[in-house]
Amino acid sequence: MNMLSRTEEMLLLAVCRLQTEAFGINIRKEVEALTGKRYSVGGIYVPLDRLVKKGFLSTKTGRATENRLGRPKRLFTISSVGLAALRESRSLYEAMWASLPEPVVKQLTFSG
Amino acid sequence: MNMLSRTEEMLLLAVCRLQTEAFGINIRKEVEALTGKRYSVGGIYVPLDRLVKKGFLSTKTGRATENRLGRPKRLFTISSVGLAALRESRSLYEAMWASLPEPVVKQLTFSG
DNA sequence: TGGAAATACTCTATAAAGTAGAATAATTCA
DNA sequence: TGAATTATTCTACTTTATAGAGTATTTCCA
Repeated sequence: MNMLSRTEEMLLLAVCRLQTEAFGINIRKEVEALTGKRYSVGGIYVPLDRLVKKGFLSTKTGRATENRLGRPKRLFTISSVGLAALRESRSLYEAMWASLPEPVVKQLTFSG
Repeated sequence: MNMLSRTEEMLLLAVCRLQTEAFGINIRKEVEALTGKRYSVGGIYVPLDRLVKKGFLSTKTGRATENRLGRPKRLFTISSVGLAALRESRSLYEAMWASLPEPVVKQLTFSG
């Protein structure tokens, strides 16, 4: 068993969502916009690098037609292994939440 | 922002699910059955105690009408704060997975 | 009554992951 | 060349994850 942590899942999804614009600073911004979770400027690269090391993401320096100031972006893309992990994570999540006892469902559905 | 980790969410849900039978050994078994995740015998208490400390769970020694061998159980119940955290966690999760770009949805829905 | 059997928890050491922020690098343009 | 811009690297510290040995509480029966 090797389930994704929430951080990992969140970052993989952010990379998916950003498509060709998935690089550190953007990912950080996306995560904050979507979930409210903040990373320090450099902090986002620690889990991203870990995902690369585990084979869930690949990365390469973006260059080419970019004509702008500043350091090149390091772009991330999700691998097929990463996609598979996301699928499994999702189904595990469904399992966790499925078939809860009725009184609990009530308490979780309405606020009280 | 202070979102639940996956471990925390998983354990809170296990406690909900087990209702009056939520004690360490059972929780450990439930988590394994449901998600495949294994804890060592004592390992389950580390995150459980943390959840108590954070106010998501409360705990008390079970006794009373139990007529059986062995040490008393330490029963866990979820607090209203814990329930609120679960609700928020769930809605954050939905947000994370919502409105992904169409090509990504395809890749995540079917296996390939 | 004491010890074996059953049941369940506590404690602790180590590895891994999360987090912040200062420092640095790469690029363009005047 | 150096200022402005954009983005990443580095690293130290805190928190969480994880395993496993050891211990505690209870009942039952010789």
